[in-house]
Amino acid sequence: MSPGAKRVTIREVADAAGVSQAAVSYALRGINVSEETQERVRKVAADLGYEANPIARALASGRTGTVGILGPSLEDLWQQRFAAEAGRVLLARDHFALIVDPGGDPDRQRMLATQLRDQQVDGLIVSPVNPSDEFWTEIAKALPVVSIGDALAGASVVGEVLFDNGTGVARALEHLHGLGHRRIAVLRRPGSPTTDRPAEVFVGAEADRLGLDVLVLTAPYELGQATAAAREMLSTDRTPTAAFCFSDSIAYGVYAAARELGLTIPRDLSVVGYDNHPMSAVLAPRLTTFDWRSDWLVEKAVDMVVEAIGRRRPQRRRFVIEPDLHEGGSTAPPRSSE
Amino acid sequence: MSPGAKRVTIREVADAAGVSQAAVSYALRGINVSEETQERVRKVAADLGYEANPIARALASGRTGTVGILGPSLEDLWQQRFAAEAGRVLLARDHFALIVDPGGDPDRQRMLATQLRDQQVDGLIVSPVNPSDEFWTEIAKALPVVSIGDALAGASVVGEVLFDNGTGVARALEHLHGLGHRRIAVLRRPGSPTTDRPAEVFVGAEADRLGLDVLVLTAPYELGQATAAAREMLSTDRTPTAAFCFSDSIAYGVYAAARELGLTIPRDLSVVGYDNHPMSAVLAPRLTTFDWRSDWLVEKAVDMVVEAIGRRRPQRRRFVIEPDLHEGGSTAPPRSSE
DNA sequence: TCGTTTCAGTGAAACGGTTCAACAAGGCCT
DNA sequence: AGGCCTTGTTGAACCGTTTCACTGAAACGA
Repeated sequence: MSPGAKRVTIREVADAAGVSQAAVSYALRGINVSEETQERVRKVAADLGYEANPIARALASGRTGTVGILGPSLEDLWQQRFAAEAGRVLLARDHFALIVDPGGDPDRQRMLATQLRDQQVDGLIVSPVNPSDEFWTEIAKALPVVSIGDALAGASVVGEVLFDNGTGVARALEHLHGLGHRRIAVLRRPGSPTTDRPAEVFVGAEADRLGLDVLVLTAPYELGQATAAAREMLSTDRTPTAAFCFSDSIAYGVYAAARELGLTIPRDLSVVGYDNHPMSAVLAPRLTTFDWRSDWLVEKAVDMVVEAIGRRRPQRRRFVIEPDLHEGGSTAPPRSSE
Repeated sequence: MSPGAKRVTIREVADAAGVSQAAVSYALRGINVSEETQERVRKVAADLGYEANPIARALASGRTGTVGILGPSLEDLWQQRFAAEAGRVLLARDHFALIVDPGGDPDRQRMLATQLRDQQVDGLIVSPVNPSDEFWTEIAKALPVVSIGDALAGASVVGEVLFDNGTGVARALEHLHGLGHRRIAVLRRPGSPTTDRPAEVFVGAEADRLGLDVLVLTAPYELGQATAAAREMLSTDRTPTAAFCFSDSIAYGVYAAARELGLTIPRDLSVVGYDNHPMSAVLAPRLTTFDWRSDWLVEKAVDMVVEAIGRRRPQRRRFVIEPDLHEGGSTAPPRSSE
């Protein structure tokens, strides 16, 4: 702060109003003092242009009015949107959002979580890459944590918003199976062993049940790289007739790769996404994808964390969101069975 | 903070190491103390698991290690991306990003700027809706401000990254004119009178020069609403043959509206964007748009603000970015002249 | 040898709030 | 009338750092 006019402090207000600084502190928060004192102090404070210093307040009270937002990677469009939306809702609840980006690296995500805790954020909204880790339990000891996406198995978080991935996977594969697809690629995000659960377990079980030939691949977060991964998938000799993507962003990469290779969606390749990002309605054909009620979800997550802030024994809450298949035009029977 | 193990303070480290707390403070920052003391203190601090409290540090030093990011609206995909990228770069420079969203409201943007200043952010990166306002000069007095997009005419900001909108508009309209388009819609963002400069002045001048019939419209930030605006534009009796959008996000709305109305791009409608967002390469046809070197831009902006933090008399810098037309397949001669 | 610089390290004063313990003045009850 | 609770207000401790002013000792030059 180079120039910066000196700010008015609470002490100056107290002097000007002829009361103690404690009285000013109370008066401005409307507690412990009489109506008339409150009014007088408010007037003086306004005249002097007093604004409480949030830093000093944070040091004294232990509250910063800030909530951390921590996903796996902001390269993903859905996560970008989630973070932006969470910031908006938090603002409406008188909090600031501290949005940080591990860029897809699980270790970095942990490092950032620690740093946020040390930064004294009041709460944390996180989509953990490594959910069942006791690391998160440790973090949750220091501040209210709301987790999005996967269960924090052992962690004592204050709130959870879970996607019913089992049902999601089943619906997606059933849908494709019903259209006649037998050889299907499943594109998931890079992550740690625990994130693989939906991909490995659910997909495996479902594939067995339906008698599908499933190929599980990993697509990086960055769109260009995801496109490259999709390109590779489509360049083998026995290419799948359909791709199920664990994120709309991945599906966009598939669209780009398909176009490059001269494949038409859905004639040559069916695609299913997972987020219902607004862009999915812009693509031609519209992407068939799962809606998880993002707006509602964000609001729930923010409400849970804000409500828990300050409570010494907040009640735990958990929401499970059921997938809602939005059929676009990106799926059709495979060519061979036409 | 409900449970939260008590954190180790600098005093405890001082006692354990047998030095004063001042010595610890200096030692950990590697100044004013001997090598051996530094080492001893570091060891003790590590053993005790000491982590400096950022809040206390901020109060004492006046630095928070935080930079505010403030655009017009995070509904816009380019701005979402900008904010995410800025957060990433800041992290690499040991700073946190405080990303806030005015949701397209100019007044709200001002309010948030004030709030960020009061929150003691060390610096601010802003795309002002109302650039020439003296309000920003006032803000810039208190902390280093880097502005993106339009000149902050009278404001004494520490850094500027300017888009050469005059050239951008000229290129876009020349390109469309060259293809044979005469009736062109220009879609800009909602904003205040000052933001209208590129739209009104540049577009007006260029239209006169080229003899174009130009229709300037406003498209909201939210994709659905932008789509509605585009739909309306395409539903009049004398619809334009081309649309020049002041943001790729708007262009996406145009794509969606065109598809709904059964219009094919570029046969029935040519579209030009303005950001070269990654999604523009996914669309079919690829969007013809202007590249402004986002990554480089973000890095420059962050570097300028970080460098200015702490300097009492930082040197002012300014970059002007020239538009780089990326031709996709979204422009072609109008139907009538085929 | 003496006075003057350096160097390491210290104690205490900020920074600007919140909150606790104490107290005075009324009002109420018995 | 005396004791007790309630209400309004205050002084001071506290939050955990940074930083300023200062000291004692060692190093140095003349």
